[in-house]
Amino acid sequence: MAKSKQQVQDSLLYRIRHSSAHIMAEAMLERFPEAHIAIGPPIEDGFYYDFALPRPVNDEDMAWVENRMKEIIRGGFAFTVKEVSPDEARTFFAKQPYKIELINDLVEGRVDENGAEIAAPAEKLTFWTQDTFTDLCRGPHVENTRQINPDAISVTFKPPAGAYWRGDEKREQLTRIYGTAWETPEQMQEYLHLLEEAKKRDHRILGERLGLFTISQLVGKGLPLWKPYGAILRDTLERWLRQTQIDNGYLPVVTPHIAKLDLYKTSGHYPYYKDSQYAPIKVDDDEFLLKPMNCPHHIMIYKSEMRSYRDLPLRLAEFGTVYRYEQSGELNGLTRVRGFTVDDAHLFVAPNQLLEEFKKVVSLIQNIFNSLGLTDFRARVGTRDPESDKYVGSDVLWERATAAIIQACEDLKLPYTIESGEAAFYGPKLDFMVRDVLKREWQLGTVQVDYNLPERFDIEYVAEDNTRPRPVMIHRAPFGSMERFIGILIEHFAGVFPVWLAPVQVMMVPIADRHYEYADGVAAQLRSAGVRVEVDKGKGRMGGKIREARERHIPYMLIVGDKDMEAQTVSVRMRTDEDLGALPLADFQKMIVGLIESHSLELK
RNA sequence: GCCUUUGUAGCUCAGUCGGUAGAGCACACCCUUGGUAAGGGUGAGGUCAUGGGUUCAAUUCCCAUCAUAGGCUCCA
Repeated sequence: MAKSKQQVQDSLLYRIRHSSAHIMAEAMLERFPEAHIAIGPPIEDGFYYDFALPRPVNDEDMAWVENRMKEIIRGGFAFTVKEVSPDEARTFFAKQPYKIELINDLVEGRVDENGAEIAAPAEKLTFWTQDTFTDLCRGPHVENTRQINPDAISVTFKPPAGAYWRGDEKREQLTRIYGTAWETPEQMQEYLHLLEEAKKRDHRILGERLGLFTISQLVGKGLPLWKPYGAILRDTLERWLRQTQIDNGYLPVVTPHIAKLDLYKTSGHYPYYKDSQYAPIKVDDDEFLLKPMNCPHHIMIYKSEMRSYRDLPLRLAEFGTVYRYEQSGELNGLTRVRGFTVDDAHLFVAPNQLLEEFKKVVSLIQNIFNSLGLTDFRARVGTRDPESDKYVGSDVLWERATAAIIQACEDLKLPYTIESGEAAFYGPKLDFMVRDVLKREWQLGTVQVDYNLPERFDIEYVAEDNTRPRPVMIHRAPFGSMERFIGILIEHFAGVFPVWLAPVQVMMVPIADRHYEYADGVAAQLRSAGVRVEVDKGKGRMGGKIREARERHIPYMLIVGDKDMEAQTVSVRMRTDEDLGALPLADFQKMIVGLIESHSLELK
C-alpha cells in the first residue's frame, strides 16, 4: 500500500536523511565560515544541501566534511525545535540572503522552500538546532544525532554539482553537495554496490567495448556513428518492428531530412522550438531547416490525395531521422543526441475511430516491450498545465483528447498517473515509463493525440454523408528514438543480448590450424540458415579464444577439433559457461534457429 | 547553456616538483598446433586534446577553445 506523504516524512530514514543534511551544513560552515546556505532536503537515497561558496570544493574538503559529520554524529547532540517570529528569524539570518528570501516568501504567503504555493502567510516559523547549527526548517528530525549511524552516511560518494538557486536557470548557480544516508552500513554498501553495477552497465563503455558505436569529435558531439555490430543490432530491431507494423496495417513512407522553413512555421515547430533546432540553411532565396520532426512531412503525404472515410485509419510509418540542437550539457552517449531516428508513425483517423485506434496502438506497444523482456512499465499521461501559455489549440479539443487517452488506459487496465504540464505543445500524450532490471525508470515510447496539426494544415476527408470533416492524428513511437532505446537496451541486458539480437551469435573456436576448414564449413552452413557466425582464426590457444568470446558475450562458442571433425559434431559451450558437449551440427542448428525465430531470452 | 571534473599510444592507465615520455591489452611479424577463462619472442605505434601566453626551455605553470564526466536547466 502506498504510504501517505505524512508517513514518509515521519519515517526514521526520512528523518535520518533530513538531519544528515543539517549536520553536513554544520560541517560545511565550519570548513567555509563565509558560506551562504540555501536549502537541504532529503531525497530518494539520501539528501543534498546547496551552498554559495567562496571557492570550488575539492576532495580534501569533502573528506574533511565527511569526517567532521561523523564526529558531530558521535557527539550525541539533540535536535531541538523552537518557534520564532518572522522578525526574529530575519535577525538571526541577517547574513544569509537565501534564508532571508525563504523567510520573506513564507511570511508573505507566496511559496514554501520547495516552490509550492502555500495556503496562508506564515505567522510563526520554526528553527531546528543541533550542536552549533540552526536552520529554518519545518522538520521533522531525529531526536538525537546518535540515531544516525556514522558508518551509514557518505558525502564523498558523489562529486559536488552545480545547481541553480530555486531551480531557475536565470538565477545564480550554487554548489550542491549530495549525501547518502541509511539506517545501517550494510544498506549503504548495498546502495553503493548498485551504483557500481549501474556503472558497469554504462552503455557508453559497453558500446565501445563491444564495438557497437563510436562518437567522433570531427563528426560532432551528439552525432553517434554506428559500427557494424551496433548496426546489426539496430537493423535487427528495425526489421522486426517494421514487419510487426506491416502486420498491423501500417504503410511505409520515406521523407527527406530537410525541408523548407515554412513547413515548420505552419506546423508551429519552428517558432516553438527555435532554440533547440539547427539554424535554418539559406540557399538562394529560400530557407531550409534540418527536419526536427517527421509529422509535417507525413501530413503532406496525407494531403497529397483526396482522402475518403474509407481510407481511414491511414497509418503512415517511417524510421525518420531528425536533428535537434540539444544543449551541449545534455548530450549523453546514445541516450541524448543531436541526430536520431524515430520509429515514427502518424495515424489519421476519423473522430469516432480515435478511441479504438488509440487502444490498438497502446496494445501494440505493450506487446513490443513484452517481447523484449521489458515487462515492468506504466503509463504517464501528460496533460496541459492550465497555468501555462505554451500550448496551442482550443480547450474543447484538449479536453476531448485527454479524455480519450484516459479512457484508453482504463479500458486496457494499464496503470497510469496523470502529470500536469507534461503534454506536447500540440496535444496531450501517453508516455511509457519502463523499469529496467536495475529498477531504473526510463521514458520510452510515446503516443500523442493531436487535433491541432490537422487544423493548422487544413486536412480533411470526405465522409459518408459527403461532408468534409477533419481527421484526428495520433503520433506514436514505441521505441521513441532508436539511439536512446538501444542505449537503454545495452544497459538493461548489460551487453548480454538475447540470441536473436546478439551481433555475433556463434563463435567458431578451431583448436588448431588444421581445423580451420571444418570450422569454415560449419560456419557456412549456419550462415545459410541465417545465423551470424564468426570463425576465430586469431593467434593464441583455445583458452584465449574462449576467454575473448565470453567477454564479448557471444551466446555460443563452438569448439571444433579432431574429435569433432571425425564425428561431424560441434562442441557447444555457452556464454553462461554451461557445456552442452558434442552435438551433431544439425541438432545445434535446429536449436539456435528455433531460439532466434521465437526471440527467446533463453540459450537452450 | 550554466557550475564542477577530466583530457598522455587504438583501449586502460603510470610518469615528468618545467629539460619533448613508459606499462599492460590490442596490432604486425616469427616460434608454438594447443580439448574448454590469457603459450613465448620481436617490432611498430605518441606535436602528451587544440590555440595562445609566461620562460633560456612547456606535455608539465597560466588563459581560451574543443571534447569528456557528475549535476542543474531544457527535452516536440
